[in-house]
Amino acid sequence: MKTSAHRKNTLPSDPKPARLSLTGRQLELFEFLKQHHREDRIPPSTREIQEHFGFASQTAVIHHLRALESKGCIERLPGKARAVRILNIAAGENSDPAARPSPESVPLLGAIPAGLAQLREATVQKDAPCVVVDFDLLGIPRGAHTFALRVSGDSMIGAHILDGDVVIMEFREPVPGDIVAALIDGETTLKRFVTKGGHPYLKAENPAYPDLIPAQELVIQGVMIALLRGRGTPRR
Amino acid sequence: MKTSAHRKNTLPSDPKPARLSLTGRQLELFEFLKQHHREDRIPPSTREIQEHFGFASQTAVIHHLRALESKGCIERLPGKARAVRILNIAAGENSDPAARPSPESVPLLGAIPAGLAQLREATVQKDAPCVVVDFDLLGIPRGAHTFALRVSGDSMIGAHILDGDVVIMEFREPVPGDIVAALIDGETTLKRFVTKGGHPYLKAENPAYPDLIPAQELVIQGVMIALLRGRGTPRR
DNA sequence: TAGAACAGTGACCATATGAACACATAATGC
DNA sequence: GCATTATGTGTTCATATGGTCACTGTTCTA
Repeated sequence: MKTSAHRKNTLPSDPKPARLSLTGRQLELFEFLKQHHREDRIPPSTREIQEHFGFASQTAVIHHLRALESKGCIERLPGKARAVRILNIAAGENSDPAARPSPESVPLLGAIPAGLAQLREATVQKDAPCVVVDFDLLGIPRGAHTFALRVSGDSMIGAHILDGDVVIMEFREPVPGDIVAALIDGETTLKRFVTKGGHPYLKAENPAYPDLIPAQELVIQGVMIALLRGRGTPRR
Repeated sequence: MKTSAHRKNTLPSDPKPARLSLTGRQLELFEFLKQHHREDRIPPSTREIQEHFGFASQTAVIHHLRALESKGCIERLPGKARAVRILNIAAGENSDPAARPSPESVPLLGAIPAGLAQLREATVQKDAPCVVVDFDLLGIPRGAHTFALRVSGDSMIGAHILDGDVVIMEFREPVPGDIVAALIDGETTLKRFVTKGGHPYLKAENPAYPDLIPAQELVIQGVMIALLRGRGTPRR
């Protein structure tokens, strides 16, 4: 079967979609699926989803389902009827899309202590749970590639980042002053990225913790762009 | 179409089956269906059920499904794929809290400086712009009545609440230690609620600002339960 | 012992359903 | 302004799937 240049997002193992977070339409579709699940209903077929959203074409649904699958929100069984299974239950519960300013879904990769825990971009997995974040409210650019981390420890309290907070990170290179997730000795740590004499190092924002001057090249996994704080630290 | 004497259980409105309790085979099938449901799997098709039980014929499954339906254990949609829905689910069978819906939309009422800006519960309007917040992630109870405020000023920096942050408030009475939005002299201010000698007052968490001891009864508009921090302060 | 109920088999058919492919327009970001 | 991504439409097709019908064997009960 000839593969045209337009052929995209057909399988999860395909190249990653251009953006990791869900678009508005994808989120609507995902919420529709979750509502079915919540109400213990049979998973909808592609034509039932088409009817719900008023699409003239059933293929639009296939396109969106593939996108959701490639972003790790759902799991599908190819060629099987109604074979959509929700993987991420955390995101997008509000049934009224009109009430929402542009929310986006970002994958939550688990909590990391400021100073501990394994993290690699490669570990962004299909079944990672997501949190919903209002990109417009927090000034996050729509195309940003983001992930979430939960802070453990108080090494960054001087930067008003508390134990239990969730930080939203963007995959990009830092500029001095940024709060970054960095990989040191096989572990991820959250610190402020600073330079001295042209050499970068990681500054704790708590006098009780030492600065980290890497022996090897510093690997920056992401730059903090937002923070969420609630009460308690519910685990997913 | 000739209806044989053997014809039974074809529709729920047919005469009731000879026995109301499930036979052994029916019970096995019902447990199979329930296990799929418990494990959040896609409902099985008649042929998948056939394969599981090793039937040579797919019609055996149809027969059993009709029996289960006539005995009130399941609900089916005629002619639809995988359209089996469990009716008898013991309370709490799906005990995974992650299956609960999570983000809610809360009205954003505009930014208030810590110490300035007008706010009344009566002004909470249906068309007020909203932000989307992941309630589960932030540990916010589902029934909470909430609103959002944007902080302006640094009077609460000692509590790690920064200028430009968005705080999520809940309409309820405070306990000492809570961060509250209070109405003083016709204006709303964000402060910590403390008491001394049984008398409440509002404590700034920045030595540069005075504590506020109300001359009249203190009006508490809400208690802070979460915080969102992004970069910049985009306005809606 | 005979009839009813239960539990299947096998052949066949209609349609629900997922998916490929070509194409078009709008939105986004550099 | 252009390339890329997003979001579709429309046509077509293969197969997954539910269901009918005729039939058979076993078990249970009056």
